[in-house]
Amino acid sequence: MIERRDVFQAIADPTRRMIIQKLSQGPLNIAQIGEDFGVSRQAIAKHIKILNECGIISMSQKGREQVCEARLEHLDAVTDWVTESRKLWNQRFDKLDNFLASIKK
Amino acid sequence: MIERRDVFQAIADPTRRMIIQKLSQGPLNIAQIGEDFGVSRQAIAKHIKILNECGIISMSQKGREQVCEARLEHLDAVTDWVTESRKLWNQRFDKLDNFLASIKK
DNA sequence: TATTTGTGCAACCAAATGGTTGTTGTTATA
DNA sequence: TATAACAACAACCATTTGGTTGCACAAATA
Repeated sequence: MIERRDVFQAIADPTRRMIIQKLSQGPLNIAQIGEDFGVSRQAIAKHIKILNECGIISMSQKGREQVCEARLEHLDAVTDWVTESRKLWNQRFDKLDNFLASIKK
Repeated sequence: MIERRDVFQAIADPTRRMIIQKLSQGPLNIAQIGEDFGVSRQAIAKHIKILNECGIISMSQKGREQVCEARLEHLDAVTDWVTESRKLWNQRFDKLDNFLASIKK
């Protein structure tokens, strides 16, 4: 089991998805992010670290505050993969069509 | 930590993503799926179980074989979530525009 | 019939995951 | 200046995860 720290793993956790949705409405500091969730600030900070490491959010220091901002361009990797898989999946029907056509002859 | 068994968690693992891609080209049995990966048949079977449980693949018995087929419609949940997040993220600029407009007055 | 093939089940394991609490440190604020 | 707010670091913990091996069993095949 190699350490996986990619976008797919980042959005696998429901809490992290909530964080992403919250941040997609505007930048917040760590304390603000965790306000409505029932987990400790430290737990949130860990999630933030993961999201930051794979580029989904960016951090900036503002006095004593650590402001987090969503960078949702990085979710492209996910939609790209899904699109690619779907493409192959659709071609599979073409293959079947070809096969049926070849039988008909 | 509640047990999460959803599509997001299903595609978080790279091996499972490879299985999905392989199956998107056509149905295969468990032994065939694991052929090129460097993991045991049992490991593959566990991944298959997870993928089946969240509907990404479907199973059918064919003699002694267990045939797996991709059902990529179920990846909609993923693209939907990404689309929804991106939508909010884009509206954030509108908010800023409104704010700047209100200052101008 | 004997053997190979495809699979299921169970036990086990190391590492990762998601979480906690406690301590320390720095920056605002009363 | 004393105190409150924001956050980093470390240690610890239970559970999950991804993987293994060994054994059993039914269905094809030589």
